[in-house]
Amino acid sequence: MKVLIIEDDPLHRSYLNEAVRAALPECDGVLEAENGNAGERLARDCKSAHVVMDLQMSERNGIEAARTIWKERPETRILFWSNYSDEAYVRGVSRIVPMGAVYGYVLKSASDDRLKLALRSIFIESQCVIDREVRGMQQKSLGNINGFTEAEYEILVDIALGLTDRAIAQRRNLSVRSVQNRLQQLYIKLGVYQPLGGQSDDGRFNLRARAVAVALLRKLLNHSALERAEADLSAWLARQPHN
Amino acid sequence: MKVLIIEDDPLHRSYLNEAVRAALPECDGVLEAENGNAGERLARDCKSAHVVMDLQMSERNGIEAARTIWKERPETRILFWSNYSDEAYVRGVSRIVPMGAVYGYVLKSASDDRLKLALRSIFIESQCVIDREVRGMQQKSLGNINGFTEAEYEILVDIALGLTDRAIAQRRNLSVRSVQNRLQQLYIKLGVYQPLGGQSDDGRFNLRARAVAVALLRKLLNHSALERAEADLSAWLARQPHN
DNA sequence: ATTTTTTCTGCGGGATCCCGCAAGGCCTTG
DNA sequence: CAAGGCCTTGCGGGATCCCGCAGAAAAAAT
Repeated sequence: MKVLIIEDDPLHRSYLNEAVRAALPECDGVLEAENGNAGERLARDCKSAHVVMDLQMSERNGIEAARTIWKERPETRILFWSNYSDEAYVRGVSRIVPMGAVYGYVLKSASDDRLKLALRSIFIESQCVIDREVRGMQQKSLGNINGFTEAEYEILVDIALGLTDRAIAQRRNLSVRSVQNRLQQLYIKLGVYQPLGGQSDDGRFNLRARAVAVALLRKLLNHSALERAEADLSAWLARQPHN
Repeated sequence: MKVLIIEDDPLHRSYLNEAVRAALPECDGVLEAENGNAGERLARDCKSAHVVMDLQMSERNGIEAARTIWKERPETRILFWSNYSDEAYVRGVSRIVPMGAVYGYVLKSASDDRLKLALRSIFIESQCVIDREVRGMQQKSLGNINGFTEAEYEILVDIALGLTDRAIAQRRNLSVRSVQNRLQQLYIKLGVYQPLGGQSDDGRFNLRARAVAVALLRKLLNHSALERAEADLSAWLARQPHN
């Protein structure tokens, strides 16, 4: 059994290395990669390795890397070890985990023991381990109590990328009016909506831009989510007849 | 001489502690704080301490903390030790450093020796030390070759917060038209402008939203910059006659 | 199968945005 | 002082956005 560590911070990398060796004495090899690209390559070479990785790395972000790793070998077990439990990350991860895959998500702020326990649970016992806090986010986002549906999230991303209503309609196969409906919906859920008569904030805000702002502030969106979305977008644009 | 370390990651904190002790044997006390708030408090208590801190902490971000520390004691020497050289951070820092203050900015990716050297330079030799890469950003942003003027940056922040033209005009004491001029300027610099006849991207983008998107992607803006801006904004809103 | 609920769609209009055009400052340069 | 820049401002108009209204279509519930 081998373990592949993908983490760009050298300190954290060596800490992880140590933790893995301590928690998994039956492990007979620890590989290290300092960014997503290198990680993918190593994962390709060394089939059958388990993976523990950071989200948010400079070269190629963790979610991208995980996606390609899982695409090539869906039964790979991955433990995500991240600083943040931003909704953007949690949603990003749960969006790409293959059916029935074993994975984990623990925060860097967790204790030593917790990390080691997670390592054993996932790699030995085949059991998913998700930190309480992260779990919380998942509930909130999937069960839609105060959370966002897929449709709403999608349109949020679209306006965050700067698309017009028309472009969104085209991309999502909707009428322009439907797009606007979803936007209204989104504005309401984000608490940005201006109830007609209510002149509390006399048109100070551009709803579209404001929605993006609060989404960012609430960490519903973050840089890496935007990067992924931008990549998808330009792929779609390329595929589009040049109008 | 005492040194105050403000850093939320325990690993990095202890690494820093060690580095400080090694680089500054004449130092007779190292304090630690794990977020901005605690850091400010300690700095208040222990006058005359030098500070080395991370930007980007959960509780209260580094720039905020540095600002209040410097406000209370402008001659404090601060070494910023950060993962990123985002323009948003660099600009944020250089915006708050007091006249003639001694400070430094080194990346976490720098070598051991570089860090120790920086510690000695700043705290002993009273000399500013700024990493090459960070320097690069400074040049690019201050000298306006491919960089943004204060006015442009300001308006970028304003639209990122979701303000309308009118609100911006009000806030910055300009006419609406001037605001729009600056916006045009911004769109051009961000490479988002649509040259009239050019129907390459047939109105796919909402310029205002798109500008924010590319600013984020280019790390001209980031979460903490937005947070600061949002705080300023709501302060301003409170101060505003309720129209 | 029928009712209920949700979503999609077109229409219309007011507000906002985007921006060319042109006139008036200020500030530098010759 | 005049000439040329740069920034500001008003005007005007076309494009876009925001959204109430109401009927059609689809999905969910009964």
